[in-house]
Amino acid sequence: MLEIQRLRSHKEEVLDGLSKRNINATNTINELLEMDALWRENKTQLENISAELNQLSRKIGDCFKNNQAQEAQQLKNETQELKVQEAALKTHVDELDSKITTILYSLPNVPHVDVIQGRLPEDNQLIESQGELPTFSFTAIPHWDLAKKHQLIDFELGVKVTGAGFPFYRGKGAKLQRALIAFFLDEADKAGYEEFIAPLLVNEASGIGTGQLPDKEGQMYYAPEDELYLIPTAEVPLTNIYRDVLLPNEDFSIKLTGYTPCFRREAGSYGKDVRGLNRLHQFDKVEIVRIEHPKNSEKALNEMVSHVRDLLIKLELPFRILRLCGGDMGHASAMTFDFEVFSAAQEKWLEVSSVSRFDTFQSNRLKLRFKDAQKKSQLCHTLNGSALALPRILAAILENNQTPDGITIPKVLQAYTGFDRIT
RNA sequence: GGUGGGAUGGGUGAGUGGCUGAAACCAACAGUUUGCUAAACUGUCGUACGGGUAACUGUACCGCGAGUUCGAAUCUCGCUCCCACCGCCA
Repeated sequence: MLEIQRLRSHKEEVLDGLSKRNINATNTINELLEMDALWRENKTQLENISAELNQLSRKIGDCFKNNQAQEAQQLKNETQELKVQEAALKTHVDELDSKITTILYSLPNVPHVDVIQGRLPEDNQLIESQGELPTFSFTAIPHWDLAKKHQLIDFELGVKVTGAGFPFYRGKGAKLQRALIAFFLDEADKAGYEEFIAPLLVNEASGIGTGQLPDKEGQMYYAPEDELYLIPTAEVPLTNIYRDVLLPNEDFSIKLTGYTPCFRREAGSYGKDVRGLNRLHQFDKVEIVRIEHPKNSEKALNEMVSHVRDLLIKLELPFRILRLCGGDMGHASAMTFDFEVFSAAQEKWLEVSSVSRFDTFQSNRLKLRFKDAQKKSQLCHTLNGSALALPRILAAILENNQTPDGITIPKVLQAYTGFDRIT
């Protein structure tokens, strides 16, 4: 959620920024600022009346102590009219307040100055390309067929037990999955991230804190009996650790990581995009989350990008890094880098990580602040990224490392899997 | 699932209708002094929003929401959460 103070003082800048998302928010923001002015005016009036009532009440108390019942009764009568006014104003102020909040929720984050305007995935900026695209002397087999051939993943069994998008991993497939998780967590640990094992169900307040609610509840699985949501990413429980937190000084840099399954309803997806491991309702991911002083968030973002980059290099996967254009960024993001690995049999790039800075957009909702040197509270910056999401990494490893007589396990994983080939 | 107890500022905890935005103690911070991994003393010490260049000031907040009252941390109702014990159990 954008800060209303920012809209008051830097309206043009915000409008410019939003135009990179191809949004013309001029009317919305003008309307918002009008409401805000009205809100403040009414709020001041309301507070004046409250102050007057408080004074009268004190006087009435004094009268009773001095046995001046007559005077007290007179003053009581005076309060009647004021109380009616107070109630009416309060209703009005509350209404304005909730209208303002609704509009604020609907506005996306302002893209960072370095983000370019754009509409389509093709408008994203290519930052870096790494690794050679594999070539084969035979026809490369897509991962869903490899998985079946080597009994690594059983999609049909998942359909039987749960439904589409909930595969079983089995045998070496399961071990490979576990190896990837352990590898990612170990790397995050080495980079100074504290590991958490988080709840997989969260309450409504947490969903609101990170922005999944109120808009995107359709994307989350929900357990109505207990009013709990299955997490779509570890970002939700990890970031919400710091909901309603006021850090005591400026000297902080919080780095969290966690492995969790992620649950996404993915309503509306279909076709070849969802084939095999490309899009699942349940998948595994290691997430990294950072909470930083505003002056450090740029540095933190770079560190996260280079962390993810190193993971892909160690896994020997060809990848590219894109800086998303305004139109392709998520609602809450100020800047996002997408990582895509090349999947040799499908011959396409698969998104495996998204690393974003949110600046104060999330912390404003979360009420996550710190005390600065002047003892004033300021909003922290939050960032997060996948490091990494497993299914498409697995797909790329299977497809890229296939040989006529089996699949080679990347060296860095062999200590984790205990085998170097799948035959 | 059953029974009982509880929710107050960073912590412990006082407070049953006005003098309480909240005692006291601890912690923290600043200073004074004496000095050797410290003590004593003094002072400061909740958050949010509005107004003001500022000093400051107004309002709201004692789990959440509603009610009674001129006035609520305190009374009434609803809800949530926590703790203890019993039952069940990975």
